[in-house]
Amino acid sequence: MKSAIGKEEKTVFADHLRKNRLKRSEQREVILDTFLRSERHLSVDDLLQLVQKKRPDIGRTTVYRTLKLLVEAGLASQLDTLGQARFEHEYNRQHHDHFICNGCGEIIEFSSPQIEQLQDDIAAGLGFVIEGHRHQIYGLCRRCATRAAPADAARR
Amino acid sequence: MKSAIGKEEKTVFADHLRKNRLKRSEQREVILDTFLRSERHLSVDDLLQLVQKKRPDIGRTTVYRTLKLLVEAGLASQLDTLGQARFEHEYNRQHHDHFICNGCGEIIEFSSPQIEQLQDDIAAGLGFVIEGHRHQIYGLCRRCATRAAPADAARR
DNA sequence: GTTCCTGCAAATCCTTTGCAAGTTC
DNA sequence: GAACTTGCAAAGGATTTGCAGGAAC
Repeated sequence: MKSAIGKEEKTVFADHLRKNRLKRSEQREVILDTFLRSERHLSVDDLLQLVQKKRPDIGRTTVYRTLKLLVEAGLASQLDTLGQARFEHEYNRQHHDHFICNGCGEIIEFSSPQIEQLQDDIAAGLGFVIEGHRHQIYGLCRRCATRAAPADAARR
Repeated sequence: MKSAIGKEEKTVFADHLRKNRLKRSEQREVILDTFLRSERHLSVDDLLQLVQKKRPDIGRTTVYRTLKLLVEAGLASQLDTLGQARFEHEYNRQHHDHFICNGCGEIIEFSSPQIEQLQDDIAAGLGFVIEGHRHQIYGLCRRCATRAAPADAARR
């Protein structure tokens, strides 16, 4: 069970290292494994904490550097929310955007081909060549919205 | 001419100060005037530089603090791009989002009621109460795209 | 053995805050 | 004169970098 997680991703990572003449290390393996097992959207500190449960001697710097490698390898993608970066799984995932709850911090994914299409159309009209985008919708998730006073939810 | 710019906005600002028992100051007036005269989307440093052309003794801290006031007064809105904040006119402007050129840094506004509608629909389906959003599309503006090698523009 | 990694501490960048001196009401 | 502002310097938080020692190839 333990080592069966993310077999394919681990191969991708090994390939990435080989291609760039980089070296494997105990630390990188622990970090990748932890990343793959986790729920999504971890901050660097979230990941650091999880990693340190297994290997308390792994430092924050190494987590930063390894995450950069994961992004380069196409295994992770970086999500710039307010304040700090978060990372989610990228391998074999389709594009999506995010709702972010101001109450509890929960991040909900969504995707809308129609919105993407509209974006593309507008870009085409401007002669703008899209390289990427960031579409984040902030507010209150269902739970936090119902918890808040109804009056609060109504004003905006 | 000089003092005729942004008369209405200046009234709004004065009202905001009064309402909150704050005081007017030479600095605040210069900063507001400079902000109103400028093209949009200035970073704090952009604005600081412009301000210091008139009053070299005005400090960065005051620009930060005054911008915060302008946002509270509904005169400016903050745009969090990668790295640093930018500010644009907000008074009497309708909602819009941004294309941001990775080549020259130009920021192009766009708005799409259809995209907004789709967002609202998706949010409603999730029971998510929208408080705000950030929708930024990165890439190359027409000029930068044509300047870049055609091969570059074609891939991706 | 050479090249790459690691972790610490220090540096960086943007932004905020504490405080003493100066302004506004 | 009480309350608010200002600018400096220092603090803050997130991220990056220099470097000496350690590991991988």
